Amino acid sequence: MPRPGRRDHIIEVAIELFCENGFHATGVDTIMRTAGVSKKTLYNHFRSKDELILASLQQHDGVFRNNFMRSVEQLADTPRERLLAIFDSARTWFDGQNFFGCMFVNVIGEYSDPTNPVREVSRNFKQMLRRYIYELSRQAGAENPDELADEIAILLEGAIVTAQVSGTSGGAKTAKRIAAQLLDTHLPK
Amino acid sequence: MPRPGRRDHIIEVAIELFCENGFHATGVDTIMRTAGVSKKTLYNHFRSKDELILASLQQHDGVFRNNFMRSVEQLADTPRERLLAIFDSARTWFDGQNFFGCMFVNVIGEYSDPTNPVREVSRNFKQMLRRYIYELSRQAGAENPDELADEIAILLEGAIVTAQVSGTSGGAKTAKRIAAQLLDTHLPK
DNA sequence: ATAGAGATAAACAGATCGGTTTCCTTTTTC
DNA sequence: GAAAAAGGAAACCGATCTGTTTATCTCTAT
Repeated sequence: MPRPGRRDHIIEVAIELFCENGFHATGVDTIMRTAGVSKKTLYNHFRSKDELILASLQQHDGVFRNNFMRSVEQLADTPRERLLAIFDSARTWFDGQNFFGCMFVNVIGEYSDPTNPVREVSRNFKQMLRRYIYELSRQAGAENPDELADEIAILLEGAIVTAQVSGTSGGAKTAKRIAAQLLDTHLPK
Repeated sequence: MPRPGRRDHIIEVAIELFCENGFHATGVDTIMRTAGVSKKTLYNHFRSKDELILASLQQHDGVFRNNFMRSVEQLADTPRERLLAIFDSARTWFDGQNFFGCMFVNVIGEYSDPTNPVREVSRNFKQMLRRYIYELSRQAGAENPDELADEIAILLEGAIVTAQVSGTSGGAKTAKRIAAQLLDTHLPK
């Protein structure tokens, strides 16, 4: 049995490197050296680099999900306010040290084959986010929560990629301003 | 002197390969083989792969700019209608055969170093797009064209990345719906 | 204490990477 | 038509890639 914690540590290191430098550009040697682990150990935990990529994406899915939702829920109490707090959470994410855009968007840019499993993982992640927004919309009393969820989700995506390209987090405020307007039309007064 | 047209052809091929398979994953050998050109010729036109990447981005900037703006201007006549037509043009782009997201976003996902010249090229491209939207907003009589331009730009970014991840173009309609609402508030009745 | 699993460092394999060079042919130019 | 430039095919370079193997060491469980 492998020693506990090692696998998670490798994944943790891999996520950072993949986010910062990309997937093809990050070699197995770099990951193993950064993690302070031998190559045999790495390949004892993961059959291939592709499997490590997949495991990293799935781990990041869970971690990001928890952090983001907890952040939103700490910033606001009502569903309506939380829909807006999404963009405040995003803003602090953008301003953080290790912001390199959305890992799931970045990975898709490197693997365009529709049958590549990373694409399904990325789709699932975005669907999860959208479902979260949908639940908030429903709880907030939106007349058409599906429409509102699609709209907020697009705003969030736009803010993320704008922050990634521009290197500033100003887009979060713009997106929040639009979102506030959308809430006024979708939510009962 | 190099034979005319060769350089452009290499760039054309490189753009397609970079968009479809990414930048690190696309080797010089693949580009040269696909372009039907010898390696010597390729390196006669470009000092390095990095220079070819840069030239490809700059070429794509020009081509995309022309195609996109022409498409928008053919779809609508008034500035206000053109602001909405942006999302119709985007939609046909998404539905096209060779849609792999925005090349300038994809390249940034692979090169995070802020001093890398590809980042400046990408920033410039996005600023150009935003300026175009700003001009339309101003011509349409927006009270605050800067705000409106920022908003439309974020909607466009969100639609692009949503289409890339989901593999569908439905986000374009959602973004257009939001844009229409924004125009109602920013533009005089 | 000892057997066995897990870990390490390192060499190794075969392929591919970006880039250069060589030799020869084709094209342009005067 | 001849000199000069450009292109093509392929060998070649050193480095790096993913992945395997070997030999040695260090835990841990009985």
